[in-house]
Amino acid sequence: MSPLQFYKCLADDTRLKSLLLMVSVREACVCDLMAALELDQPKISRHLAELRKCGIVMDERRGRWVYYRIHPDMPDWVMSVLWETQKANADYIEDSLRRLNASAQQAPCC
Amino acid sequence: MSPLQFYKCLADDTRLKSLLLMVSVREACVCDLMAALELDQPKISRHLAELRKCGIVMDERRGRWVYYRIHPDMPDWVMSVLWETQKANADYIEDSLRRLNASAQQAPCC
DNA sequence: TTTATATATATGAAAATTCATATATATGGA
DNA sequence: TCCATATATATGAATTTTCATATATATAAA
Repeated sequence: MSPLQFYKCLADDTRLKSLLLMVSVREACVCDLMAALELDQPKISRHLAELRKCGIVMDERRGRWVYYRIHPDMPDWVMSVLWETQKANADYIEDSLRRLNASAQQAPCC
Repeated sequence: MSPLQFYKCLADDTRLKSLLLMVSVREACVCDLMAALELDQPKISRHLAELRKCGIVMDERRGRWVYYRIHPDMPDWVMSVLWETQKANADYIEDSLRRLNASAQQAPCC
């Protein structure tokens, strides 16, 4: 994971918020992220695919839903950067996080 | 300093290397950065101007040279991210840093 | 001490490139 | 077949690069 590739991934609102949300809640499925970020499905999916190709996130299908989380193999400095960013910028994802939690509560998923 | 704006600044090879070099050596003038990164003058100048507009760096003219450094008013999380990145990715700027030091040693400047 | 020239840096404008979005379509599991 | 997700393609928008030129300081000759 080169620092340049990593920061290119963070340099987009959708990807950055998705990552910080995953840092906050550990994992999220595509439909919850759609609700959280109020974006259409292909847009979310495309950005998650990019993060996946870079190795920053991993996905796991459970039934018809696909869950994404920060890839556990990320080096310490990457985890540290994500964590620091999330801690210091709670307001940046505040609204999204609220919607994410609301969406995730609804059984069975979306 | 919004996290998105910050990471957009880091998402370019020239800007990221320039910033990590400043973290490493505290300050550098434009001509030393040209030598370090082996890039032409307008290119360096443009990217430094962008960093300056965002408030990440400050400049100081001394005679005919203009020195750039990380702006001291940056919040802790920004400093922390820059520092962690530089510590964990020494190889990414290794060659540039060598050329920067070589250039900076030449009196009076370039 | 003016005038000319050199050096360092900045910026305007056009071209080139990269990136994001929208729309349509495909896939894979229940 | 329906639902959730993924991907392909075209298009528009933003970013980067390049070239030319401008500005600001320094130096040195007249």
